[in-house]
Amino acid sequence: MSLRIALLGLLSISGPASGYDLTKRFETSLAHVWQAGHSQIYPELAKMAADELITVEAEGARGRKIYTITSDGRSELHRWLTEYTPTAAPRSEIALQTFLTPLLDTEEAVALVERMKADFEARLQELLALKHPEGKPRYGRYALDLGIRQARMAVEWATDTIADLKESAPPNGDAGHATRAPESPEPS
Amino acid sequence: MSLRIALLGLLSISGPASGYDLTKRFETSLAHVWQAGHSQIYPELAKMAADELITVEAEGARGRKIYTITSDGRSELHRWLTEYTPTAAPRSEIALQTFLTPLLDTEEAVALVERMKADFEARLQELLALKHPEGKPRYGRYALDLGIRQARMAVEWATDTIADLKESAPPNGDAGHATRAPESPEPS
DNA sequence: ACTCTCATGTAATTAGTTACATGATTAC
DNA sequence: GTAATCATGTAACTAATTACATGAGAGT
Repeated sequence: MSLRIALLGLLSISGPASGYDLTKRFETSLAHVWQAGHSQIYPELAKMAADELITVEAEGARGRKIYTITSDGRSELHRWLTEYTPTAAPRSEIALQTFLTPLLDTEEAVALVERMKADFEARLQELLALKHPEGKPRYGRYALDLGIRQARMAVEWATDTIADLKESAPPNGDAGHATRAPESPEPS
Repeated sequence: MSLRIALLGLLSISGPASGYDLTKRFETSLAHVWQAGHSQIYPELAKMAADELITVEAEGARGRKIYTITSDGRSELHRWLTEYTPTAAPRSEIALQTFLTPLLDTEEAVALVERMKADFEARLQELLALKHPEGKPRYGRYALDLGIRQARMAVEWATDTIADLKESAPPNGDAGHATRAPESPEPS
């Protein structure tokens, strides 16, 4: 369903386009929001045309089909935006690694979270670079803002988690600052 | 692959269990990290047993099979945690709605983001309730911490976005505080 | 006897990924 | 002419959802 909505959204925002154009837009503007390759997009466009959410308005060079959103498509899109509440299906590999972190010993756990932190930082820089490329507000700026905040939050989480991991199992037996009881790990 | 890892993780953390037990644990401890129903879990366990990542150690009442993780299973799990870097496949319906928000007029957009905000707040309360149920640290506490920070960040984002939406298209033509130029929307 | 929860599975469908296949146009 | 990019598709496979199906044991 959501692929359909993403395609309708792109056609609504930037006008008629071919499957190829839409594939490119998934790689650029939509890249941080929804992913889809051409092998998924072409068949979906055909189904959407069969359902009359879009039509082939023109055929360009070498069989290039230019799709245009129909009023049925627009109302489907509008209905999804105003009536549908996403259920945020929790399926995140990062969260899963995070969940399972206590299975590793401290050094490994620290290495894992440090790797994550580096990824979050890279992502943050990438998103910051997208901000106002020509100094004007763009479609997707709220999504971009959300992504930036998310990345920043994740970096902070990683920093704090690394500190916590190091603190709860210090590398040497130095008892000079034992003012805080180490949290005991919970065995199975 | 990740379902497999989640199952290995549960078996590693809390010891031998049946498909039914594991399904229950997906509903409780893992609920905010990875989702799977019994119809996905049973066949996967059979495949994992065929691959010798787990074994049937005991059979309980009414055909209940108790699975135990093998050393192959443990090393597979360990390898995934230490070597595999998740690629955070961006596929979020909430981010998609966010991205498409500018297609709505201001009132509708505000209503949408307010609905999101309510959901984020509910989620935050739900997660906060899971914190230290018996006052002691638990498996999954880093994941829980990440989830809580995420929910809090999302609430803040929603608050700021609602304000921004209202500001860039005020409900009445009051020019008394026009010290700030409204951001011009970018047409298709 | 009946109902509820426990407990395990399969079937059908939809969504998504990876690999295969083909041909047109443009730039060198 | 040849290589790169444009452009569109199909096939095979894996992952996930929804629905169907069945039976055992426990409590009333």
